Amino acid sequence: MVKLSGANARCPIEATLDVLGDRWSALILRDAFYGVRRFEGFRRHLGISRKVLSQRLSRLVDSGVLRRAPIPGQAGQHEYRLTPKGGDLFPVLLAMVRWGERWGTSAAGREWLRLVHLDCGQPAHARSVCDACGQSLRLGRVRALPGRDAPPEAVESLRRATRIGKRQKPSSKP
Amino acid sequence: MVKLSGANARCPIEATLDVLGDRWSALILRDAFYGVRRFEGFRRHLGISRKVLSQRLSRLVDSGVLRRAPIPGQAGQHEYRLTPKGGDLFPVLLAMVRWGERWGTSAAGREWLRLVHLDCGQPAHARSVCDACGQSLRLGRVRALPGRDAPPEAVESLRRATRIGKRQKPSSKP
DNA sequence: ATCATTGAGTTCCGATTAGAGACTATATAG
DNA sequence: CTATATAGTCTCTAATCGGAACTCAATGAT
Repeated sequence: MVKLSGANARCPIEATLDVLGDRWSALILRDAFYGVRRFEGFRRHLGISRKVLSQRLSRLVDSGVLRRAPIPGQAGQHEYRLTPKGGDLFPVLLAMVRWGERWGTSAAGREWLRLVHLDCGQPAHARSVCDACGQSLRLGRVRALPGRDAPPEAVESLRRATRIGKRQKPSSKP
Repeated sequence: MVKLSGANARCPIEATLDVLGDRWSALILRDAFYGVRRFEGFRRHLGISRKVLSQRLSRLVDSGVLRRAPIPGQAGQHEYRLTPKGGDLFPVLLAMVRWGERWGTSAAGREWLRLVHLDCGQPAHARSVCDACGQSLRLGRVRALPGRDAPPEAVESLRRATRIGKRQKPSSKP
C-alpha cells in the first residue's frame, strides 16, 4: 500500500507489515487460519467487496503467504491456502488474540474464540518467551539496539527522533 | 478506520486490529517501543505527514494505548507514552520482528535490529508457547473453535464460509 | 525588544484508494 | 435450456492520503 521509507526499508516489523499491515489482509489471513479457502468464503465471511478481495488475495499470493491452487474436480475453481511462509504468521495472530482477549473493548472477559492446544488439551493462550532462556519476554526487560546490518542513517534517524526537545546549547564559548 | 463487521464484532483479533490494523498506527507503536515519545520525533523518523500523525496519535490516545502528558519544564509541549495497555502489545511486535527476520524480503538473514533480553543477556527471539503446558504453539496443533460467547451468527457465518463449493444435494427424494 | 526557530498542530488542495453495485464468463444441476 | 454458483472485472462516487502552507505559543539569539 505505502512503499517503505528509505531508512527503515529492512526493519523486520515493516517487512511484516507489508503483508499484515493492511486490515483486510490481516483479516483474510485470520480467516485462512480458521480454515476458509475460497474466494466466496472470504467474501461472505468478511463482507469485503469483490474488487478489494481480489486485489488483496493477489497481493498475498504475490508475497508468498498464500498459494492459489485449482480444485481438481471443480474446473475453473480454486482455493487459497497458506504456504509455510504464511503459516509462520500464526504466532503474530496468536499474540493478537491474546491482546484482544485482555484489552479489546467489547472482547474483554468474553470467550469469543476458543483455541485448544491439541498437545495438552488445554485452552491455548499464547505467551512470548525468549528463545534462549525460556523466560517471558516483558517490555522493560528487552533492549532494542541497532543490529549489525542496520544502515547508519536509520540509527541516526532514530537517535534524533528520541532526542527531540532536549535542546542542548549548540555552542558554548569555544 | 473501517468499522467492524457485525458478526465478528467481538473477535479478539479484530479488537487488536482496531489499534494495530493500520500501517501508520503500527509503526507509531513500534517507534514508541523504540523509545520515541514526541510528535516531531515520530514525524521525522516515520516521514509521516503532520495531519495523519496527529489523527493517528489522537486515535491511539483515545483507544488507551498511548497517554499524552505535558512535559514539566517545557510548557505547551507534551509527550506520548505507552500505557500498560499499550505496553502489552509488545508480544505482537516481537512476533512481527521474528517473522520479518525469517521471511521479510530484504530483511531475511540480516540483523537490522538486535533485541537483547536483559534477563539472560542473549539475543531475544520471541517464541509463542502455550500458557498451560509451555510447549511451542504450532499451527497444526491448535484448533480454533467458537468460544462460549461467540454469537451464533458468527459461528454460522464461518461455517458457511468454510463450506463453499462442497455442493451437497439440497434435496434427495423425500 | 525584536527576530528567528522549534514544537505541535490545523487547513486546503490534488491524487489515491475504497466501497457499492452492475456486468461478464464459465460450469454444473435440474 | 435455464437457473444458480463461483470468480472475477468495471465503473462511479465517496472517503482518505500526502504535501505544502498557515497558525500559534514558547524559547533563543542579537
